[in-house]
Amino acid sequence: MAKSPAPYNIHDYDVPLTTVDSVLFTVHDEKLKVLLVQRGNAPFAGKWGLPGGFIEQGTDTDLEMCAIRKLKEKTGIAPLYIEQLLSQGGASRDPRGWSVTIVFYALVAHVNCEPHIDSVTDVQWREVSALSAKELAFDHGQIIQLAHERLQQKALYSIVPAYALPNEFTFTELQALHEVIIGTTLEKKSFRRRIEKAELLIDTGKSTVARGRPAKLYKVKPEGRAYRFVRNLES
Amino acid sequence: MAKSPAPYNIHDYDVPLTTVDSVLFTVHDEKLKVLLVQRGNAPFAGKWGLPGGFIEQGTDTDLEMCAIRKLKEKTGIAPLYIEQLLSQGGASRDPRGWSVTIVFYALVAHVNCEPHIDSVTDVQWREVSALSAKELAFDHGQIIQLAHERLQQKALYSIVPAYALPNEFTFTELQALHEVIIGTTLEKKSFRRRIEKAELLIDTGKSTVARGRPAKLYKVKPEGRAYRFVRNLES
DNA sequence: TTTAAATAGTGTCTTATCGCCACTTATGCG
DNA sequence: CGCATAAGTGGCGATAAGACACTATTTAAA
Repeated sequence: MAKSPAPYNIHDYDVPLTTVDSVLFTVHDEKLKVLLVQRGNAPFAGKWGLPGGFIEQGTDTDLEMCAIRKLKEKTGIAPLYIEQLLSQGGASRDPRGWSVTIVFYALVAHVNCEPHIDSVTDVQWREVSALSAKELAFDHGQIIQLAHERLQQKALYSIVPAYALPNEFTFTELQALHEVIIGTTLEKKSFRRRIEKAELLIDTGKSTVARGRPAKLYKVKPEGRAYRFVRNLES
Repeated sequence: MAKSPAPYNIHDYDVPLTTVDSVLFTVHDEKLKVLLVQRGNAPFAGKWGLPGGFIEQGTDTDLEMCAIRKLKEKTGIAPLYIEQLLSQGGASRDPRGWSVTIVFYALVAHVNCEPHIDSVTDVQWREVSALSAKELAFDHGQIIQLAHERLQQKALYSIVPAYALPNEFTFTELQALHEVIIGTTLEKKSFRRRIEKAELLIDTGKSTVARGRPAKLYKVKPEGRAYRFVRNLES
């Protein structure tokens, strides 16, 4: 603990190297994908890792702002949903020494950031199920798995995954997304029933135009962000 | 990002002041209590705050180990249950500058650490419902509230609160504990039924001796730590 | 020794919501 | 026009929680 009062000097303390990283999910081609960045510098130069980095003390007012700023730099937009996942810290996860990373996970509609990402070569959407921990920097493989598990839970008791869809979407699209996240199929009726009963969506009045019966287009109500069903789907 | 390769020097980076704190809960006299420590040094000298402090890079192998070490120093024992809550960080939460705290929440049986805590004056169990944010250091009031909300959720879909009881306990004691945490009463039959069906407890064969019908004494199975009911109690 | 009070634990009906799956509805396209 | 396709509904059975009265087992007082 600090024995000396002012002047305070942070370099008197043996603080760890602290960074902020994010697991940004989206869905494309019916596959769950995560945003990875190819590292240009040591450690792990050349390997792929989560978007993130050091806090800019003059710019970032808090941890979430820092995570959003990093994601904006890589995708061109702020994610529609972001939530803290966990922090990982230890003596051996970074060859430079004791390090801590505060990890967020976030959701974004693929169409909203496609152009920005297509224009660079060191940022890529990668399919979650095809990742191997070996090609990733630090413990980012493990972190992505933890984020996926958290998102799977969310898909069973909330409609948070809706924030990985465009602003307007159909029930079927939302259900397909939940199914991609959890890796199994869901009952159409059960899925619709609970969302309708909780009144979490706004009917935009519009419909899709395609082969087959047109589907109504919905938007998420603000309450949808925090709503939690008392009962999980599946079991 | 690091531009220079070796030799790496952490002081080249503008890292925040990073600490680890814990919200340690217990139950005593049918009230939910949290462990607070009176601060001896600036900032917030004299105010009460969460047990925690700086990482000891030579001693602590990871964040959880660090949190457990701090709690051991204050209570004399390692908590029976510990889990990461969240990290708080920002430019203005600590007058010394940009700071981050990684917060854990933990459970302990009151009887197991009573003697150690009674012997010192700067560590106290404080009733959660009687705390005001003003008497607490940093943003610790808000953190305690978040930890309480998380524990309330746990009480509705798990038996994690059991780790705030002595090794052996009765159904009624466990239910009373859940009720104290969530602040309402629960249905006796529903509470017992689900725990029995999931087979989360071990019957020790022993019983209490007191006024009224003796109650069977149980222990938590290891599975109880991670088990999650598909449906929440109440609603 | 009986009886009341206290606490533990059960029986069982009602209610809510999910799984299941067949059915109807609405559109495009050949 | 009718078939293929996809959206959306009806309705039954199963599971688990809520409600609450009931039984069971002990201590302590009368």
